[in-house]
Amino acid sequence: MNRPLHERIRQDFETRILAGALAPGERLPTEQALMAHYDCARMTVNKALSALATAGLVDRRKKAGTFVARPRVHSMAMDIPDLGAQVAERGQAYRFDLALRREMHAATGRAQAPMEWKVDGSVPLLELEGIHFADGAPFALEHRFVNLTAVPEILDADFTGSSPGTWLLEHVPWTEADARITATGAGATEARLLAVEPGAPCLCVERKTWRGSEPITYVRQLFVAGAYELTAHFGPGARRDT
Amino acid sequence: MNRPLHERIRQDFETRILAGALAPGERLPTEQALMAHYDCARMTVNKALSALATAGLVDRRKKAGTFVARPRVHSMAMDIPDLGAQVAERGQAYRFDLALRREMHAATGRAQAPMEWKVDGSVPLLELEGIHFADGAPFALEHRFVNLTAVPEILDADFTGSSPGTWLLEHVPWTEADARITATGAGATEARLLAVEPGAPCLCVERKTWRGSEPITYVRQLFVAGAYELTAHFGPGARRDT
DNA sequence: TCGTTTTTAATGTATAGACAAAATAGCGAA
DNA sequence: TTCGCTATTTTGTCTATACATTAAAAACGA
Repeated sequence: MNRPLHERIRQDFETRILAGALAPGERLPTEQALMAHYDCARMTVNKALSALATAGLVDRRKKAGTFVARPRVHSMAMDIPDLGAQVAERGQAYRFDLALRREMHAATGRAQAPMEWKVDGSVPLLELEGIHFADGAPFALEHRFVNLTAVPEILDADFTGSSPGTWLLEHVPWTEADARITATGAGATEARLLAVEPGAPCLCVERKTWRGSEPITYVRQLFVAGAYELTAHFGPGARRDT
Repeated sequence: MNRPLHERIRQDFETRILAGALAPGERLPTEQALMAHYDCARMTVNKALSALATAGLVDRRKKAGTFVARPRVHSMAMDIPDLGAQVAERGQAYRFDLALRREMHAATGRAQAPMEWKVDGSVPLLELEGIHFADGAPFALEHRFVNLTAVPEILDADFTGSSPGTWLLEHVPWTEADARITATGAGATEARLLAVEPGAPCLCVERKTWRGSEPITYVRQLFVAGAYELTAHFGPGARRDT
């Protein structure tokens, strides 16, 4: 009972909501009623209910009151860990082989189309292509474009062995990102590089990132089926506080 | 300037942190300093900084102060929307065909193994299998187990036309979930049901959900490559509040 | 010098009150 | 009836203050 009071109030209702004792749409007591019930100040009750509101468990409307929120959007936190670190964690040897490194402009080549990236044609880009190896066996293909206006220092980086993703993760924080996950069959060239049959199923992850409104990088990663999986988790572990 | 003050303070620092003006590990001013700077009460500053703390942007330690948090895990919010709603949104006709409906126990059949689900063998389960159609063409296969102890009402539900996922989303809020996303080739039976070649690449989404510590459901969805994609987004748009 | 105790600076929690804002409810007039 | 105004309820924000808690830093003693 030595936990903070606002925390106790919050948890009281969280428990009841999650257990279904309070149905979605149901109204919960007013702050006045609760401050009488818990014998505390309104600010304390307010803090508890506000926390529930920002957590999305309840909706609060002036004059109307506080209501249990409808089941929220089905969204989960997905981890996209650093490939090198993940391979190393499994006790395998990691290597990245750079296959292509080219400075270019967005207007040049076929960069604009596959990216669907809103960069001006005059923006200087660094195009990188390479293969990720685990214990000597290729397991992923990576094709990346980096905005040199935003990240000029990447020209001095060395990618023989470590991947551009690792470098970017450590040097350029992003504030916004879009990802697209699909399954696809390996093309002829891709199959050869990954040492699989053409048409073999692959997991394709495409990701665009921005810092503010400035595009940073676009990457398309192709994983051999079975060699990689994405995991996502949603739950209390993802939003513990205090 | 008519936005609440605590919100303005919060955003001031959020902006500077995300822009990199405040480096990870860097200490930000004390509440005393900030209440002088913004000419307001300490509670107001406290509210702003506490919000940043629960959002994971800063760490707060007593006596030591408030510090910019180290770059957090590379995790993004992934939307796993309701299939029916999503198909309908694209202007296509949605249909779900139930192919199998069986009450069973966890110990029976091959339920335990594929689920890797920690349910006691005596737990009554409802096994469901069906196909999702868009404009008459099959695009996903679904195999699901539902814990009847947790959700007995599902026995009265009717799944001719609408999917179990939709029903569950509306009737049983979950509090915890794990997901696994892989690419795989279609098996013989699966290929026949989905009207594709055996071995054709498919996106496989497996998901387990709990309410509290009680298992609710396990589902494995197999999507024809190209017919479906998962998208994820991370950015300011994903966590707007107030 | 090293380990222990005390101080102190910072956040954490809570109070009581005030005013603002918004949305519902009710009432009155066209 | 319907439109529009007003009153009221409920949450939103903010203040000023108090005391608790914690951990770093300083003081102290062997």
